[in-house]
Amino acid sequence: MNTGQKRKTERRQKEQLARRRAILAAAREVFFAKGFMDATIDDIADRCSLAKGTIYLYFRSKEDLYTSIMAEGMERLRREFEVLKNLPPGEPGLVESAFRAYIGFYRKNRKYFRIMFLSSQPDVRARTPQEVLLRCMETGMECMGIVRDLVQEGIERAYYRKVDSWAVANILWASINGIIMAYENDPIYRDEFAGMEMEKMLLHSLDLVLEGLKVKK
Amino acid sequence: MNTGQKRKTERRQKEQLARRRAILAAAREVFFAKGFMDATIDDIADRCSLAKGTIYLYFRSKEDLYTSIMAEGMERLRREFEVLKNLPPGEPGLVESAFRAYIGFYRKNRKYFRIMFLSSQPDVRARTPQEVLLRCMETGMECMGIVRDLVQEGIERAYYRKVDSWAVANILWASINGIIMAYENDPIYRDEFAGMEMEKMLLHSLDLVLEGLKVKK
DNA sequence: TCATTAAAATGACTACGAGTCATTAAATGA
DNA sequence: TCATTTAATGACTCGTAGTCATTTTAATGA
Repeated sequence: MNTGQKRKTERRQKEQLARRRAILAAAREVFFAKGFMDATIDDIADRCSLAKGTIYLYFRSKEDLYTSIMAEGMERLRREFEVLKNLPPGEPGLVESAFRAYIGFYRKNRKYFRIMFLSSQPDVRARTPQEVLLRCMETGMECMGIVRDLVQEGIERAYYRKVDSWAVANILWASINGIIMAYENDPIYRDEFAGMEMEKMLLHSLDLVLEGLKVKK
Repeated sequence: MNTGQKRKTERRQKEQLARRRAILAAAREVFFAKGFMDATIDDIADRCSLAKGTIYLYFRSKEDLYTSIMAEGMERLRREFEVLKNLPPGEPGLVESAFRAYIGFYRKNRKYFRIMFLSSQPDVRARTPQEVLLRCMETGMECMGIVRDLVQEGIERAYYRKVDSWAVANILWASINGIIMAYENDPIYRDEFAGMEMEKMLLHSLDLVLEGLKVKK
């Protein structure tokens, strides 16, 4: 009768998972409030009422924690992108929908973006366990796949030119990130520098890409 | 006769400037080799045979040093962009020239890009003197101005649609950075992920933008 | 109920690096 | 030569990431 034993083990695992989540929640709050460099492990430990050593039973390094928050962000994005899979058939603005979904995600999850940009820096990656990085990459790839499918559909319906849909998905992704990064860098002076606010710039960019995709009349 | 005095003072200033440059050279080597987080001020001090304290007579923080290297990179970029001001009149591929100039700059100055991306992170910026950040921004603005002028010229010659040339310059810049950032993040797996190497992706992006800019036939 | 053992949590401790500042050395000038 | 200003030094402080011997808690079973 190891059923009893097994059940105990399961409970343990659940407790561990709950602990892990509590730590992540604390880390999220601290990193959101202070950024990576100014946050300390003690801050995070205090926030979830654990000792510093305990944190290291659940995560390998400060970077592991940080990148795990990024992974969380990617997961949220994927969930947000799920709706794109079930667009009403015949829907015309395929790429536009994806673009706007990403903007919408940004609006609701601003704080994750700083983390995404910093945690993809080689310095941070070098101290992050492979598995976490892999998880992020895979989630990102799924999101990108959804966008690629939309582009492909647009091509098949002859809305768009015959372009490399995977490349276009990557370019869309990179362009938006590039713009967001530029604005996030210096939110105070950037409007003045660029002469318009971010959303408007993003929509300009959308317009440019759509024009580039459209079949010529 | 304070001519003597003055000359002495001038010599002093020159020596200080030389010292400053020596420190910057050492910092560049160390940061290029180790990245921001793994580099230490002692590394840099050793490299230019000075004591740690001396570094702090010339720079306010590790971040000041780091961002000063970024400023150096921006300066190089601007010099690279100067040629764009004197394109042969009647030259058709205006935006293409700018795009390729930026790619060329990237090829020759890969190492500066990591620094640019990290030193524009809020964490780093917060510890960098305003003046250095301002210098970077101004240099960037000059570069962007050159691109805007090219776009504007293209519009006036009716190569391109009537778009907001400043916005397009910003979008071009952001898109290329976004792509480079994506690849720099994980140069090993990225080719596999994206299915093509960076240069090809950049050229795809150029194609897309040019199509988006062209006047419809 | 209590002893035994295994697992989890703890926080004092180590190692290390950024930044400081009292001290020393060099340059200048009378 | 000596006085004074300026530059350079490196031992020091302080803060934090990560460790590990010790303690606490929980599970097991007699």
